[in-house]
Amino acid sequence: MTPAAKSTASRTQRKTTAASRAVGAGTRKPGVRELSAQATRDGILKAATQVFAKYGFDGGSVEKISSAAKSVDRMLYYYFGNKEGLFIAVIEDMYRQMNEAEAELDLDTEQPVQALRDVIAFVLNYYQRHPEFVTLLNTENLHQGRHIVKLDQAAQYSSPAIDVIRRILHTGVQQGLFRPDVVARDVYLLIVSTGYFYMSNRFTLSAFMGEDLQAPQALQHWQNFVTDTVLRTVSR
Amino acid sequence: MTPAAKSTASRTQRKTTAASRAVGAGTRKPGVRELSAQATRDGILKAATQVFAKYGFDGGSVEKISSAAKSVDRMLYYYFGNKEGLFIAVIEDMYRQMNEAEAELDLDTEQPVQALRDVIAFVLNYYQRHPEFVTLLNTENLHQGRHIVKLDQAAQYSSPAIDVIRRILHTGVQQGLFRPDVVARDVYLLIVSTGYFYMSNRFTLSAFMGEDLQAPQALQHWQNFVTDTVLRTVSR
Amino acid sequence: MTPAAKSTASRTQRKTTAASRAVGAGTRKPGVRELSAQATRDGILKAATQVFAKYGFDGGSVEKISSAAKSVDRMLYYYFGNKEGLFIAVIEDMYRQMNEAEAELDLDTEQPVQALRDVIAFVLNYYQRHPEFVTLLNTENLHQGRHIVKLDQAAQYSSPAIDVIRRILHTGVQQGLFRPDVVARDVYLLIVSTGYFYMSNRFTLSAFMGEDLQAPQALQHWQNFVTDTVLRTVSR
Amino acid sequence: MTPAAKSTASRTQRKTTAASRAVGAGTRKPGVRELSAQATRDGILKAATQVFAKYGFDGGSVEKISSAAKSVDRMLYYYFGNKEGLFIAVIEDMYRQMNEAEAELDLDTEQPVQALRDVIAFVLNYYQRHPEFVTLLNTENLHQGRHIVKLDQAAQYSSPAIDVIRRILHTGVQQGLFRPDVVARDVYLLIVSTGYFYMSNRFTLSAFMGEDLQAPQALQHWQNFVTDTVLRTVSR
DNA sequence: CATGAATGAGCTTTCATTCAT
DNA sequence: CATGAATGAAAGCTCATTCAT
Repeated sequence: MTPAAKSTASRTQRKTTAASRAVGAGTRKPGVRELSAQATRDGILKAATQVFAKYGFDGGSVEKISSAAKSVDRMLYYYFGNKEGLFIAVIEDMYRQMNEAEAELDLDTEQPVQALRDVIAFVLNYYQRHPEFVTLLNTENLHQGRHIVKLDQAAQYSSPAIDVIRRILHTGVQQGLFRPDVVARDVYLLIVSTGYFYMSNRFTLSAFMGEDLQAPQALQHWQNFVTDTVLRTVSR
Repeated sequence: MTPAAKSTASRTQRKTTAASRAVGAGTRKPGVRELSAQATRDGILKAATQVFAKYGFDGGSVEKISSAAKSVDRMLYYYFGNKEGLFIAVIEDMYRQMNEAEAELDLDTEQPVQALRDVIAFVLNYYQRHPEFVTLLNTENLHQGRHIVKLDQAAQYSSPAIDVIRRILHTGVQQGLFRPDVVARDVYLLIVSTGYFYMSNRFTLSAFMGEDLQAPQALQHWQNFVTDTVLRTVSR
Repeated sequence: MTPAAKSTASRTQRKTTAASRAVGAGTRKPGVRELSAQATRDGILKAATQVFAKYGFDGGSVEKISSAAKSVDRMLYYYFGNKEGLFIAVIEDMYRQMNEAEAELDLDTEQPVQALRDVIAFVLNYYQRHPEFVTLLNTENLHQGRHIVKLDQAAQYSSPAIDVIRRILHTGVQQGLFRPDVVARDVYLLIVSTGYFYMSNRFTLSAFMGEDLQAPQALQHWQNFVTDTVLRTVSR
Repeated sequence: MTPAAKSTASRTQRKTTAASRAVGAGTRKPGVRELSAQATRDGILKAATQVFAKYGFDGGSVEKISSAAKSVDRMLYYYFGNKEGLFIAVIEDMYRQMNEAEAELDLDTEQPVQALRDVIAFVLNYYQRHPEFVTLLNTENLHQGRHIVKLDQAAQYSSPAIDVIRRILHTGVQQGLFRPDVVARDVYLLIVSTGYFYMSNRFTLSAFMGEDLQAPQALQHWQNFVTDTVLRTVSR
């Protein structure tokens, strides 16, 4: 018997989430065995994140992952049921991490212009610092979001940034700075688009533009342009 | 001798492009066998485009392609050398097709505002109608642009749209409509970002936003917003 | 120390039988833990019987058995040493059950014809009601009786039916009803053959005969024919 | 592309039978390549028959088969699609062989008693000389006839023996030797039961009876008893 | 020009079993 | 007494590719 629900079952009806499994047995003090077990699981998850990000789902072989985790293939199945279950855990973990990072954003919504600048800087920088986020999402979209829908509480991973932007826009309108007819979701998508695409397509763009779009000044230039554009589109 | 050079070298330094090979023996009148051979080659290329777009490079097996083309594995090697050569041919063909489509864009640069609207509409619609373009580019970027650099005249596939936008902006500035300090490349990237991301990430976005972003009115709303944003950012 | 001897030797020369182990510590009153332990063991044995009967020895995986028993793999090794030890216990249990059933047969050997009818009915019905008996025996014969010879007192499981038939035939001869030159063992094999084969090969027979041999009237017809045949062969 | 229809397709809709594939391209003279290919296929089929008969379907691994055939795993899939397809081909071949053997039976139906003796001798001897037939059928019945129903023309493999027996009984009735109310199918099942069971269960029977049932005189004794029994049950 | 046959390495997954507390 | 963690080997199968005519 394994921590992962039986593989067939795990695909159809997942009773325990990867997250809940990781948490352990509540308040009870964990023994050394459980701690090392947790380390094993975490190591596989971390290795899988890197391997899937680098090679995609199909290209990221189980062997690549287990050896990167300094473990063996068998343990992957012990903890995650199968390759797909591992990928789902990776996606879930990826969203959790980004949500945590967003939660740490300390914004002063009373200063809507500056707050918007901060949000843009955060999003663009997050993608730059987390290229694996971009490739994992591309992989998931290649598979038509097949794994995301299996997340237990998919909705909980919906970006809170959109709510933040909504509040910023609201304050800006009240202060007479912003137009009242701008939808927060559009602004969110605009910001995310520019940050995501710039990172996602950096290789093909570089090949055709003959510039290094990842050079610090190029990145700064792009961020300035995006900030300017966003502010123009929300301002009166 | 086969159409595809057989040496190992053919994989690293490709002397003849897939395109040039496809053209055949110049002015000589082709016989019926060559015509059917051309049809076989085209069928494989078309099938490969669909299969690679749907499954990525690793997920798109040779067998999937040859059976989709109603051909056999062996023919793929006969015409394209190996799987990578076929993928390169697909990428090349994909760029060629988009360039052809762009070339058909009939713009009146004397009307810069309308011309810009037309460019935006073209780009957004092109991605919507060619989802395979998006997934193939994502796949190529996952592989860090490894195949694109093997295209013989990569630069020739650089989007002409950027030049078009440059002319539009220039005219707009002369007419006193646009700001003089906007870089065409930034505007191009802005437009492409919004069109590409919206299509590329449609599955994960839908999962978390609970909306159908591909519904006609949603698409129109997005296009309006993007158009508005672009015009605001270039206008005085 | 575990109930199943842990040494490697336990697999080759088994000193204690599964049955003796199950009995426990003789007359001592068992505690609640031992009762539940007994329940666990019985549950595994029952599950194993079903799984081995359905999938054979090789097809019946440890995991299938433990999950069918709502237990875990480890318990199987705890109580039965290994998979082979469990299979041996299943075979032993199967024979014990059939012997118990035979023992309940209440025959009037003074009425040899009727007694023979009863024996035939019993055998044919037993196989019909215990298809697992048939598939387990087939599995054991596939393995060339490898496990049966490890039963401690294999001979004790020899069918008592053959002795019963011997007595019936003897009485019948004395009453002038039966031929004196019929061997009980032959009659026994004849009855068993017809009952066993009809059940064992029901799937392939049905596929080729286009009849449902398991329909009640078909079963009755077969029993009548067998009874008639046996009586004709033993009668003067 | 392979001779075996694509594996998925082969399981659902089998267009070409294993037999038809083996026949080759009709009247055209086969080249040396095709001859050796046929040899490869036949070798695998023969090895598979032995391995499946000895170890069952689950116990008969692909590696055991390919090495017994002095081939490699891959060729098994090339010719038979998958393990199940190979097993089906084995079953089909097994039936074909038995039907061929039955066809060679030269009976004089004008001598119904002797003809019946000959049929019994044939059936009992066939099982004795072909123990693989017995274990393969047991394996197929363990799997509930799952493979047999996939045979293209399953009905064609229905034993012709039953028709032979029908004719014999008919002649016997006309000659006033046999009872008119005996069903050929019952006689067929009776004969087959006794031959099959005696072979199939030889290991468990020997273990409990303490006799060698496979000794020549034991076999002859059994054949005599069966013959006597059958004749008694059909005679007036 | 075209194609059936063949191949070795790799894939994901499951196997029965033991370790360590 | 009981169990979660771990494991090496082997399973069935698919991979991209080359051979040989």
